[in-house]
Amino acid sequence: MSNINRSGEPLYMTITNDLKSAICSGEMNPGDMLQSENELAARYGTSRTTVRKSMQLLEHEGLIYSWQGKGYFVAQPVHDTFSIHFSEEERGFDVSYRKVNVIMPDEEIQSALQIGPRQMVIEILRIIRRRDVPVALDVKYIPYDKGTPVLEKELSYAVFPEIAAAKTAPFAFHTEMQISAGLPTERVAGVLGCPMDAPLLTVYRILIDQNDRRVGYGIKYMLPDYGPLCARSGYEF
Amino acid sequence: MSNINRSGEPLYMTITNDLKSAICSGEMNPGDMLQSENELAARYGTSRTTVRKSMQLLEHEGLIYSWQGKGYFVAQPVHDTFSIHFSEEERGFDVSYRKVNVIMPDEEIQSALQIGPRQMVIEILRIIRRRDVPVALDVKYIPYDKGTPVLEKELSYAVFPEIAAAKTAPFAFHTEMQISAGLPTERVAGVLGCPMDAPLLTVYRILIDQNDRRVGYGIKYMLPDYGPLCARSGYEF
DNA sequence: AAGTGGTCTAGACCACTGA
DNA sequence: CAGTGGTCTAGACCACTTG
Repeated sequence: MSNINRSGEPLYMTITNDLKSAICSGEMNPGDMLQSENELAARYGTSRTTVRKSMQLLEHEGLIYSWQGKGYFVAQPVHDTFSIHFSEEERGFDVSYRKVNVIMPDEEIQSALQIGPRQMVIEILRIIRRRDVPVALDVKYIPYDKGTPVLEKELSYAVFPEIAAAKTAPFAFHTEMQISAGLPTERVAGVLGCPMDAPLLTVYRILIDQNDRRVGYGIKYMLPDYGPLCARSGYEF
Repeated sequence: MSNINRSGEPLYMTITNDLKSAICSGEMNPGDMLQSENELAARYGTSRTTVRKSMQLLEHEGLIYSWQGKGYFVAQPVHDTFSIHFSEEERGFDVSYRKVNVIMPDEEIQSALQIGPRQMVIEILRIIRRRDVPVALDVKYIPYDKGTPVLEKELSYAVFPEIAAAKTAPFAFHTEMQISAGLPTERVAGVLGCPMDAPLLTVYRILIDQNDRRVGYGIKYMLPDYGPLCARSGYEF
């Protein structure tokens, strides 16, 4: 017996899509109970295992949930969780490194990186331009360990995930982000060449490793010309 | 034979966690090939099916990927996709409805909802306060169909997902969001009682149904006192 | 007790890869 | 060709829910 049916997809995919259609079309609504695994297996002339594969997929997508001893139910949709892409790549922009300094951290940086005032920090400034006009400023701070020299690698990898990768396992990190609106400091206004009352979209990021150590802190100041951040929620069809 | 081992978890979970540890600890790195399903089945004294269940989990989490005919490989971590919660609930704030109007849409609203100038629109204003001080303003626009009367339901459900739910299937929608920084209009400054040069974090949202129809448009203006938006990326442990 | 989902087995055949 | 992952079967026993 072939595993691929006439529609060119495996049977478990057919079952998945049939159920997905029923849910997305409104034929079934949140809280409704689905057919049992045995009923579906009989309906599609297949084994329980194959039906379960479909159910696992739907459950992982958040369309249904299971309740042992009772059955599967249509889930409540989540419409308040958004995905946002915040790439370092800056496609369509020109990026230049302004400076790389070793500095004493101010209080904001000490607090973000959870370090003392005497722990030195590497500061990396990037200016993002469109048609030679600065539209954003990106500043990153990395604790500077005296023992380990500042590697070229680290500076060329002035992108947090890759700095991280150079030091330890790349899956052992997560990033926390805060987005707010603010006014530029004098220094930022100077670099960006904008007035002091220009509203800036500002993104703060802290890179945290598996042991809850702060290994990087970044701030990105964006002028309106940089464009908005885009996000979306919901389900794919 | 019991399905739960001494550690109180099913075998497939043990396998999953063992592999996850190897990846997150840096013992294995992106691009490395994992043991084959048959090798793992032998190593854990179990069947290929159980091993596959573990692999599916890890693949779904984005830690590994499979290549038919070759094997499983540790994936490149994604550190530029963030999850952001943007709830309507406004926990910790006081919310009051200021007005509900039926209006003629201006050009911005026409463009967002993809409607003509003569299609009427319902406008709903919410003011969000902390300790009696306005910290955010939320405006929503919904196309007003002459045929269907404005239901009380719709006004009390002045939350997009639920308006949607009242009309059709709740899984048939997605939301697109833009986040930017800007200055208030006179009207917004008036309602929020803020100066004209206060930087506002502004979130625009469009609710889109399965047929690509725009069914709602919302704008939320947030003063610095409202607090930042928070997001995170990375893997759970 | 009957029905549900959760875990697991020991096979089968297929499509794909690389030597 | 042998080895890999992809699909699928026809069972088994378990834990849980409901009547």
